[in-house]
Amino acid sequence: MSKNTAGGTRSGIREVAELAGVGIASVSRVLSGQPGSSAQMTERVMEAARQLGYTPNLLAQSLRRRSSRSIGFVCSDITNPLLSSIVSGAESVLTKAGFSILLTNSGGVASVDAERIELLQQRQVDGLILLPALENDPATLALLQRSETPMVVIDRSLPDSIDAHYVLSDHYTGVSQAAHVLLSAGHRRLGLVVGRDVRPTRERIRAVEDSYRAMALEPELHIDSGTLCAEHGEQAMERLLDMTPAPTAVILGGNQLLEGALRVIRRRGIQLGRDLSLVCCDDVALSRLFEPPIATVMRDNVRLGQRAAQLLLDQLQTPHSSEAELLPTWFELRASCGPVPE
Amino acid sequence: MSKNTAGGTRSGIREVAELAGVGIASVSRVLSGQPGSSAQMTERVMEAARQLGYTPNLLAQSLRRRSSRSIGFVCSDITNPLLSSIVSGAESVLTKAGFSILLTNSGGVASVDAERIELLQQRQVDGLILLPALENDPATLALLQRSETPMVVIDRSLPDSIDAHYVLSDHYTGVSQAAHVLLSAGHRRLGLVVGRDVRPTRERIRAVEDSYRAMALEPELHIDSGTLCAEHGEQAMERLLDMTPAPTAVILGGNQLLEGALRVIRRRGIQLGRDLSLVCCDDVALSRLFEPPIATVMRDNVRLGQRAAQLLLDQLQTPHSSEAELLPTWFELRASCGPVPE
DNA sequence: TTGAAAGCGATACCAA
DNA sequence: TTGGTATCGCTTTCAA
Repeated sequence: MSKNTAGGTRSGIREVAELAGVGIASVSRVLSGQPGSSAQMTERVMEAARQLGYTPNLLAQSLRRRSSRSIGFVCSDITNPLLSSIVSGAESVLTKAGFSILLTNSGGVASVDAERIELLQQRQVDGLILLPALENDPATLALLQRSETPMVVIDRSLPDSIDAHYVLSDHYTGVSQAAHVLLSAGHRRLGLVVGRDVRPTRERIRAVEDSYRAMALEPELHIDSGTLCAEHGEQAMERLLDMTPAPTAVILGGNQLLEGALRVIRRRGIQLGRDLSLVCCDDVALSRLFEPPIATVMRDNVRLGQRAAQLLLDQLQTPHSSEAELLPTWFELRASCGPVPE
Repeated sequence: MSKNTAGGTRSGIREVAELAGVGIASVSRVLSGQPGSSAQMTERVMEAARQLGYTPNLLAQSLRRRSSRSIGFVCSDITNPLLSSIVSGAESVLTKAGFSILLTNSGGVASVDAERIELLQQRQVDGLILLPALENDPATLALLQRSETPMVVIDRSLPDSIDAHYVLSDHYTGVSQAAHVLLSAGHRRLGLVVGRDVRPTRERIRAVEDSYRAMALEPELHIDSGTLCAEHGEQAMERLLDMTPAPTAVILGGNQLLEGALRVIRRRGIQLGRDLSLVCCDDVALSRLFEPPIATVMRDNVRLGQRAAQLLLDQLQTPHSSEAELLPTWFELRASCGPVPE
């Protein structure tokens, strides 16, 4: 309806210059806050810009400056509260620094990761924050290798040939604490449900295995790997509980597994903390209010995103060689863990 | 490390033209898939582009085409699973159509909404999907009024003077169903916890009040309004339970309230479904596995985002005047609702 | 201090 | 069918 009433076509820098009766370059200088303009010039330009309701075209600005002040964020599924917290942390830091976020979901499909990264690069993002589905997808690796876009990779470890910075969670410590508590309580047969072969998965497995060794015990560990969704949690839990003898304690290596696992537990009338001990990695809403509360390997997801963003900003300002930052995880013991049954 | 080894500076369309020994315009034509190029020309250009590893600069393309094929998404907090589902739904539709998403969190601060919208417009987004914190923030309304960017507003209703499309949830129906169940079970004193004065809040209040009327009952409704976070849920629940007489059933008008409300319920040793009936609007992970399961007013959040994106795409293709789409909500009765105590 | 002019990397008109 | 050229809106020398 109200199409071209007031300003008509969105006014550009030329109109401002004309109205102010000055050169186009001066307008640019004043409006982008560069020094070297008389007070009078500043005044005139500001006034003209205000009158016209002028706002700069950042596309043109970016093209000319060769910097878009935007960064691309590639993750598998923003619906996962873990990821949305990370995005949120990154967004706050980046926005504060004047950057915008281009968000993309890959759906956990490695080939889509590569497509999205390429698209973002075509959009000339100044940097990338990546949480790739896999660590060894050929297409993605090839792309990243010849890429010159600064990037920070979260919770993955890519080949040295790729020039990336890393923000990693110290999954090893948190899971070690959990395993130690379980083994100390007398549990010997443990179940561990994990995702694909990426760093967190490997660290969690290593943590549990080392925990057996640290107590001079022979590992009786059953690893069930899949894709870290509720369905996998459900199926894995059924497989584990159907074993004879079945594990007396299970560690879920991912928040999304919990819902599925709890469905099985509910269905079978299992009482957590008595019939079975359960630990979940990464917090889930309400898991602390559950009866019994679910013991959890915690970490600060928002911080993870903030640090990733900050590392990227640092890298943009003063490029330096690859480095990795390790962020803590810790085990919160809750009543879903108990003694060995019988 | 591996800086300018292979291609050196990212090659542009000129290099491709030169290598192929053709004009720059022809390259553009071939690469953007326009008709009117001989098979031979197509061949030569494609080959040259491949050899150089050429990828187009979408910034330049957007500037010239006056269309960035990107859309801005403004919401309060991506950390809220409701919002992340909406974003996810929108992202999938938009990505499929070749659009990118610029995501921004306003933190629920109305003045920030306006700033973010302006920034996105400067970035020349082709459209906006908005979930503003308030419906009457002067700065935001003024901005939207003079804006010519097509937009879809989710779950808010803005003044007619603003040319927007809407995707709305039919909160009225779901909450009516819930209220009807509670009143039919004999509950008379109801508590309703709501957020700020926006459409969903008004619809929920109206639904409960109408439900009393429909059964020819005198409303004994206690409304506690705040900001839809866990803390508000906690405080509101304490206020409601401290009343004499206290409500025998409470409806929480937002998912984030549940955690806080449950903390109070746990702390006071209240047994849901027996001492108190509880309904939550919008699903929360695990709430169905809770003991007792939490009765919930459901809706399809992903669909909400998908429809918003689709409406925006429709509008971009063939502009038409403001319209609104209403998406269903429905009540799922679960054991957190029971008879009136005593 | 100011402004004219040359790009940034693409598209699109128009003449050949 | 092809290619030269003006242009998108801005930044940035460079000379005045």
